[in-house]
Amino acid sequence: MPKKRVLVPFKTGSHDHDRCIDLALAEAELACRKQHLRFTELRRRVLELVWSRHIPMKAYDILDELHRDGRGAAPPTVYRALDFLLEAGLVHRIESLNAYVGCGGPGKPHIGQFLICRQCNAVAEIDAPAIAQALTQDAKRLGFRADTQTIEIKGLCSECNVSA
Amino acid sequence: MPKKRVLVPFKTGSHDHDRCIDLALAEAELACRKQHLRFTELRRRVLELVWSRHIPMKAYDILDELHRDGRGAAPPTVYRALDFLLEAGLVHRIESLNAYVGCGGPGKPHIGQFLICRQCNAVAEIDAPAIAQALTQDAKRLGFRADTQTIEIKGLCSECNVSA
DNA sequence: GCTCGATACGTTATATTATAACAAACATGA
DNA sequence: TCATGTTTGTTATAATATAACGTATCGAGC
Repeated sequence: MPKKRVLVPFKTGSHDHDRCIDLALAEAELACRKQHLRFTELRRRVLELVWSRHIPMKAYDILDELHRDGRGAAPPTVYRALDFLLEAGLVHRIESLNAYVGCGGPGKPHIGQFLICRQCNAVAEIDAPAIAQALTQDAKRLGFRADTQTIEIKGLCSECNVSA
Repeated sequence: MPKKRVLVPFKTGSHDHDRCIDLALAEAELACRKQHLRFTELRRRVLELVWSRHIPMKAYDILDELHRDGRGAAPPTVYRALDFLLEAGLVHRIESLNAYVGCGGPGKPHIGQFLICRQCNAVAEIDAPAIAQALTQDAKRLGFRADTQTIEIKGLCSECNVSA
């Protein structure tokens, strides 16, 4: 069984975030090439914005940023780009926040499991396949064939825990 | 360790649903009395509407039903009633659908875990404490103190599985 | 290089979901 | 019964998301 791992750790403190972004964009570039998907300038920019912090970005925040870029954009522009990125496995949607975060393990298919700090909004993505499998198994026992899981945990991250 | 159980089974076929509703309302009455909460006529009616089917109800659907009742109601009326019912542990919110379902085990505190059929929209609530604990534990290992979990699984229920 | 078909993007309008702010009605205990 | 807090009504608006259709662009095949 694959080991449990952290795909995106909490990064509330200082770190070389430019590197995070560059890495994510490079991986996305590669993943799209492999799947023959068009990683257009707009999609690239939206992904960059989603990765701009380690907190979930909302569609209309992204829209504002695009306007700041000087680009004329309306909601569908953003939602279409986000839909593409979701389909391509490059971002995840946080249902309980109506917001989006960069995917920490594009390429490797996985079920996103998220820890969300209700103080600083930071999000960590973990991958605990055992839990996902246990849920699928429980469902199966009831005759339910599971295909997607939404797992979102709210609480306090280690930094906010200390200061609380 | 408490056993895994089904709090609300799929009920897409015929069953005595009036009884489901009556039971839920009676339990709610009791739970509110115990906690010294006011189970007003409006709140009772909204809970009844949430339980009107075994599929998630949307806030604006409830609003429409209230209008059909002849009651003048605006969105805040519904959202306030739903907030009360959520607080009181009488309904759960399904984040991935922006909708509400009746809670199958009011009184006993538990973390709602939901199986949602993407064909017939039926929802089952299960209670798998082992999984909830495993998630809390995993989070703890990262210094994260979990306080709420959102677990929603989409797929096909047994009935829709057969006919698919 | 050119044309064609498919894909992506722009634009306008509108649907859906949710809350702010304040006033009126009502319940409850002193 | 009065004072007080809670609940509900009401109006307005914020926040989130999609429909529908036109234009531009890409890329495959000629």
